[in-house]
Amino acid sequence: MIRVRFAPSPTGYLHLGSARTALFNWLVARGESGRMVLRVEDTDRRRSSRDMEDSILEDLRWLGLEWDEGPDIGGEYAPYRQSERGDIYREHAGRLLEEGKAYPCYCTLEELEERKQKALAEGRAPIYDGNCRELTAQERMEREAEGRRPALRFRVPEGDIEFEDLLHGKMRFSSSVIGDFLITRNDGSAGFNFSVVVDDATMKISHVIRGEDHLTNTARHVLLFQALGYPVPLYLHQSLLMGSDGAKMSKRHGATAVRNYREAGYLPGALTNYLALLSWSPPEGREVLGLDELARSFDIRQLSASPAVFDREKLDWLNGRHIRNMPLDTLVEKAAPFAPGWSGHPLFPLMIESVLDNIVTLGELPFYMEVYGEPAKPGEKAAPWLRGDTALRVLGRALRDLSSIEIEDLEDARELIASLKQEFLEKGMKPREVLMPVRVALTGRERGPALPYIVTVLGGTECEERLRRALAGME
RNA sequence: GGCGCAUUAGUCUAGUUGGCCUAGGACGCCGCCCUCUCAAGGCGGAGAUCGCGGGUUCAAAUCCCGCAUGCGCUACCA
Repeated sequence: MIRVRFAPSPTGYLHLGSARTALFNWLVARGESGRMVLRVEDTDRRRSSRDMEDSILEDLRWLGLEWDEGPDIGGEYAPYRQSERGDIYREHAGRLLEEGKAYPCYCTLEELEERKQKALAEGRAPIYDGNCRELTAQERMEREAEGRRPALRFRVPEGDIEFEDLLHGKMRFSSSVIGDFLITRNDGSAGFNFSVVVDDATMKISHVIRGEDHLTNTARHVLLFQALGYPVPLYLHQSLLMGSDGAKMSKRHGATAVRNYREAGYLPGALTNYLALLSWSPPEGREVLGLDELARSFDIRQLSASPAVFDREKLDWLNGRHIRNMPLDTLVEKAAPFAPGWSGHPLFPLMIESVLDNIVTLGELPFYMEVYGEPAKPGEKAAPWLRGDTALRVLGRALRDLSSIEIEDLEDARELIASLKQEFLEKGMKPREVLMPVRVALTGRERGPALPYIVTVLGGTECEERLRRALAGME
């Protein structure tokens, strides 16, 4: 049984890079009928908050990445919040301490920092120097008497650490480059490296899929699994998400949170589609894929190991494709919150349909909806269409046509426009010469949705009114 | 400094066992078509001496060695 996990820290909004990790885990669980565990890594009490946890869960759900076990729904291996697993960590730490695989360290932060700087200055590796490694019981008591509270360090055994990475192959690290790392802080709480291993072990995680920034940490983790007597899971370290400058994507690259894209009107399916396309390419070459299609053809072993640069323009293209692939009524539903002033309009669905090919994100909706509001005062480019004999005749004719028929739906409007065009075309006029004056007279702009949409949404009466006004302005 | 990972066009990638690669696809860019406009869509084009230097081989993007560059880790952050 494949068990994967996504383990975010609730210290900020869900990051795009984390979302990609969550996606890969989800895809593996989905594709192999495995289970996905959501674990909240909130051991850093100062930086973690329940609000952030909520927002991360919400964004994950929005993306469509559901989990089978987690802090909100529980599960066989609960609790799923590290802050609630203190007893489990203490028990495991106690075991290592008893077996001599860990030892108390009384060094203060300042002492540690000082010796680290010294090591650096002397060209030595800035790893823990083993100061408290061989303290006698007597020495320990002395330090306790000074009021020092010990942290716990793992006694790193000599030799090489080997493990298999599903993407990078065989990995080997010499333990000499790893200092005795901390497993428990001096306040008794578990450190990252320790809590991760204890959780992955006790939650029976089979595949650890995470970012490459953890690759060197994994050596520590393997050591811990072995010391604790647990089977080592399979690992896959995916490449990092980069900003356009090639550095790991971070705040200074602008919008990096899933939330930013959600609020800008990107579709969750487009975002997951794009994230999957970074470091993976579909076998059939079809790139526009929904989440379920992704799950079907995705193969974690085909991931690319090189870092991927986030490209907003391709995301935009995909978002447009997803918008246009979506059934209109679904799109209308999703669009409503982005165009609050318009969504109540009885012809709102028609309005959406009319700008379907223009919008890249739902957030652009208000901008494109403007044509349906008050007519603009024709600008420099638009105004000339309202001058001259041709325009006068076209608009006059359009007004007459309009008053003689009732515009009830898009079809009526199409016929109206078609016959108007037909009539003047026969007199040797160019299509734009006949329709641009109408467009400008109705909206004041030279750009916008196809004329029949404008006529339908505005309605016959309003159109007549606007044509009259334009005509009046020409005399 | 040490250790690790990566390296195909501006970007994402295909290329798994060396010859079907005169390096394929996608975004972006340019052009044409369609079209009342903007788009969308269709068609076409430019863009990569496969990071560099050696080797192995009849033959290398693909194998070997070295170098360079980028990124990551080296916290009582995760």
